[in-house]
Amino acid sequence: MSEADTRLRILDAAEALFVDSGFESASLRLITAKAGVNLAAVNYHFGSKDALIHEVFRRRLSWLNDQRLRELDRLETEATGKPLKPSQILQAFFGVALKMAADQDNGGSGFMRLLGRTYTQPSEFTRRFLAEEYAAAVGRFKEALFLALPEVPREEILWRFHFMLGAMSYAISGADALNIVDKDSVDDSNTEALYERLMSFLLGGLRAPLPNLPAQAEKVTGRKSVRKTDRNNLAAESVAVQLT
Amino acid sequence: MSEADTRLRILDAAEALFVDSGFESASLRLITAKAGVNLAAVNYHFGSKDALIHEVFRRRLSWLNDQRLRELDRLETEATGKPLKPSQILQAFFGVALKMAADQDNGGSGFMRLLGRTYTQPSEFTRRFLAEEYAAAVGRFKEALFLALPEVPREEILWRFHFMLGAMSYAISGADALNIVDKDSVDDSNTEALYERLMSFLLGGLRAPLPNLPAQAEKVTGRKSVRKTDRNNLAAESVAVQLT
DNA sequence: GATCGTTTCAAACAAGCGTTTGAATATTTG
DNA sequence: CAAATATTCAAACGCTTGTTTGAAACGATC
Repeated sequence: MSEADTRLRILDAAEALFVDSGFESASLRLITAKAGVNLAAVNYHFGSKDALIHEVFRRRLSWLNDQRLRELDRLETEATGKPLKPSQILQAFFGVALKMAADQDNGGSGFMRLLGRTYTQPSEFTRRFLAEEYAAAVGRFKEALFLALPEVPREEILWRFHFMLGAMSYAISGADALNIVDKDSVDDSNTEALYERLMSFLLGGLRAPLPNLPAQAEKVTGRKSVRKTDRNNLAAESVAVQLT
Repeated sequence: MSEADTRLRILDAAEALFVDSGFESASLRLITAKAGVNLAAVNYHFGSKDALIHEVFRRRLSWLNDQRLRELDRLETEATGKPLKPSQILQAFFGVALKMAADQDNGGSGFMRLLGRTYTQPSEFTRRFLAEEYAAAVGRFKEALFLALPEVPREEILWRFHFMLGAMSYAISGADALNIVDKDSVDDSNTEALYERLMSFLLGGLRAPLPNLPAQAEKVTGRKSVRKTDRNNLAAESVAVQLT
């Protein structure tokens, strides 16, 4: 068995077991048994279990974020200088992710579920390298959203981005978590429909009227402030108008 | 030390450690050390570690869902037969949760973060009793939403409910997961502002125009079907009108 | 104040964990 | 083909895990 072969078998087995048992329950003995390789192979090829976890994420995340940025590039080139529509930006970021989740050959929904759940995990170790791996792509998308929504406070955009990540995470978790809401009357096998459903929801959330924030929550975001009494309604109006 | 005292100290210590280390990293030795009790006390008072985990959730979840249902009762009494506004339903379900997350004395944000992350965890054991603990409350809220949005397909409502749970989960995770989006330019300490932000987002998502589903995704949901060509736009319009 | 059931405690248990070792194979290189 | 390097393998390492044990300390009841 060639080196590349062993590495791949370990990565695939580890990913699959992480998805349906978690990092800690998936022992190296289980992983290597499923991969059909020797127990010591993990430490030989990856150095440690933590390094293996890291690599499981790296190989998929680099591909995912490459695709996202490629799509964003394409859209921005097409737009020839004009700011993108928010729906286009969401499509590039979340659409690509859902496409990956639907693609069995590229890790399938398993990896995306694993990813969504790892965001909120307490381990400093995993959050650290997720942040690193995401930094570049997220930065580009943040800028695109700022440009597309100049009237919306940047902090508000960041929060809504965060909320959208949560909605996507649960969307991809699918039936697993969904059976809390309803076991039977929901069909989570149709990924095309899921994409449309999630996209409508996300756009609705992103374009929602701005919240009535208590005065204390006002924060300098770099742009000129607006008279307080008018601010919310004005902003809400402008958001509703310029989107789609 | 009385029995009640030991039980409480263990529950509090376990909850705190589960929040910032996860179930598996929080060993019984760490938990009992933090609680200042003997290692064997956990198995004496709870029977096993799994039973302790279960009880950590039960005591807070029963309180949380009681509050939710109490609020829903109050609103329905006030409405005297008329269906509630979706915003009221969301306020009862998510508002109460965020209030609990802000209340340091009742477990604080820690427990809610733990709860949100446990939804998507792979362990059959945790998802099982979460579903049981939630079944009653979620059932009532589902019915309320069906009544409030008679024009929206029930399956769509269930999905959006699911998406909203994800957004709330990430909202409560707060800075922990948020630093993936942005470390500094966001203030997650103001829970009042967070409530307003999340509520706007959720309502926007819930009232979003219905998605254009591929024909195959059509599913019998018990209500009379509408002519396909008109369905989406019609429903979207009616949703936008009747909400707030 | 002795007796009884309850609760604490230190110690040990078997099992599983990630990792290391050194010899035995493959595979590549000269 | 031979030497050198890369990879596999079975076995063991030290450590941590959840759980059990039986004696000690406690608190209520008669």
